[in-house]
Amino acid sequence: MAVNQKKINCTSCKKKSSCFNILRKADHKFIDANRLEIKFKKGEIICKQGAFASNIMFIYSGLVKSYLETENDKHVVLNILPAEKMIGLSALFGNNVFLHSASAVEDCVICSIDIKTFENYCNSNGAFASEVIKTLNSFCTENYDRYICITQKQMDGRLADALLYLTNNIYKNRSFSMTLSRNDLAEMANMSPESITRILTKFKKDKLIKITGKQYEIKNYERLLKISQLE
Amino acid sequence: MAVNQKKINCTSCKKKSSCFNILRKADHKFIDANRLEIKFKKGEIICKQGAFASNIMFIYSGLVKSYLETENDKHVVLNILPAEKMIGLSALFGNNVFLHSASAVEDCVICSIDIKTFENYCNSNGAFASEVIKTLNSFCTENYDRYICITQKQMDGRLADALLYLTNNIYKNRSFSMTLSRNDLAEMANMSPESITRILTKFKKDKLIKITGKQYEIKNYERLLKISQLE
DNA sequence: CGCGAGCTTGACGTTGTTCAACTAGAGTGG
DNA sequence: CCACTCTAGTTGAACAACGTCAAGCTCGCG
Repeated sequence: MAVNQKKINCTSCKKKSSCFNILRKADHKFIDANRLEIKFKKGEIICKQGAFASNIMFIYSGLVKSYLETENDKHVVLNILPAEKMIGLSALFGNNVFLHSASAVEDCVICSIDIKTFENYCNSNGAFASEVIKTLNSFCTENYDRYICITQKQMDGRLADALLYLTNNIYKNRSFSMTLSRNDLAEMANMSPESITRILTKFKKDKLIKITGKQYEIKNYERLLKISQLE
Repeated sequence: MAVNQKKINCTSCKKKSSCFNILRKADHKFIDANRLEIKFKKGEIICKQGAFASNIMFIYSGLVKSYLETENDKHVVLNILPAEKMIGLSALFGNNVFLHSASAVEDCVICSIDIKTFENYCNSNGAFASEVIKTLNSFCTENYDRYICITQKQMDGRLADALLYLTNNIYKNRSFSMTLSRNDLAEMANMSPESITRILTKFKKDKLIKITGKQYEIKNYERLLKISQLE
């Protein structure tokens, strides 16, 4: 699973998270030295809720599902994370335990940074820490949106929401190749996989979307948006 | 509503939030000068979702309901906050807009600190900012718990959860005078007020709790805990 | 003493889950 | 290259969970 040989370089990397942009060249070199580059195959677990959080991770490429594990072994998706997002910030300055799990939805390359190095930068560099706060709060905004979605909307609206989220934030195209399974979608919209099928079928009938195998196309964005707002 | 005359003093205040403990006396004096002390009566709105967030607030005394407002004018309770908790940290370094509303469940005294002063401290003092990160992440843990509660448990479990939360974290006693209405409880457990009544009645019949007017008593903590875990 | 907000209760309809049977497609070994 | 298996997806029927509505009640307050 792990690939020791690094192919990326912090100093020249264009995908840096906002907090890293404010660091100096010397810091980038230091981080580069305290960094691991790991490949994960589709389905593999990247971090495990409850495990000791020894590092903070940055998605260099690929798609990640961040989720909570429940008593009855179900998954509650917190977020689908594309490249350039960070994983594990919520473990900072706690008891250094991951609050959630994350797994690779597509093959991924992950940069893993020692959590103590990260915490040291926060402690010694207020501007760096402020960027971390900013990032945490942007997660918070997304969480609140999902909160409202799940508590207030019913199935049609929740699935419409999920499809729009994927279109706008993940695949960034109204036509895309779906890499999430029915089950992933179900965990995302908080319903059973059977219900996902039923509603997708209805959406197809109503010409809102077109599905050919894994290929999805949003045919009527506006109505989908209305459904997500009203139901 | 506002009381200009300050009765509290930052330097001697024993209720400081963890991030303030690491500041020096000079900083406490500075904050004391950039601080307002405001009284809110039960029911009054302390901060309004979407409004310009010009300050961060600290609950000196009283009980606060932090909640999201939805399109259809319903409230989703994020948290019930007791004294010594902060309100509005999620507005830091964003577009300085409150991500949620908060209202007084009981009469409150609130210390209000200029958000720019607060952000300046974060930027210039990594240790201060790190404490803020720690606080944000402890909110995150609570949010995740509520997330699981609301998505996975059904009504009995959700109400049991709410009652245990109030017992352990708010009133800190198995016997307490309930200051939340049926409606508040309903928003907290994400169900209708009618359902709250029905389940409370069932809990009373089953001798799990005793209710005399506003006075609540947890009679069978262990079983309530089991219900919160299993259902 | 009467009014009104908050609470209680029952009947009913809707939403969404569960279970079971079935289908399609991808991967595997002979 | 074909049969076999295994997983993911689909579909329908039955049922449980929960909200809504309407009517009645209670208690604090003017």
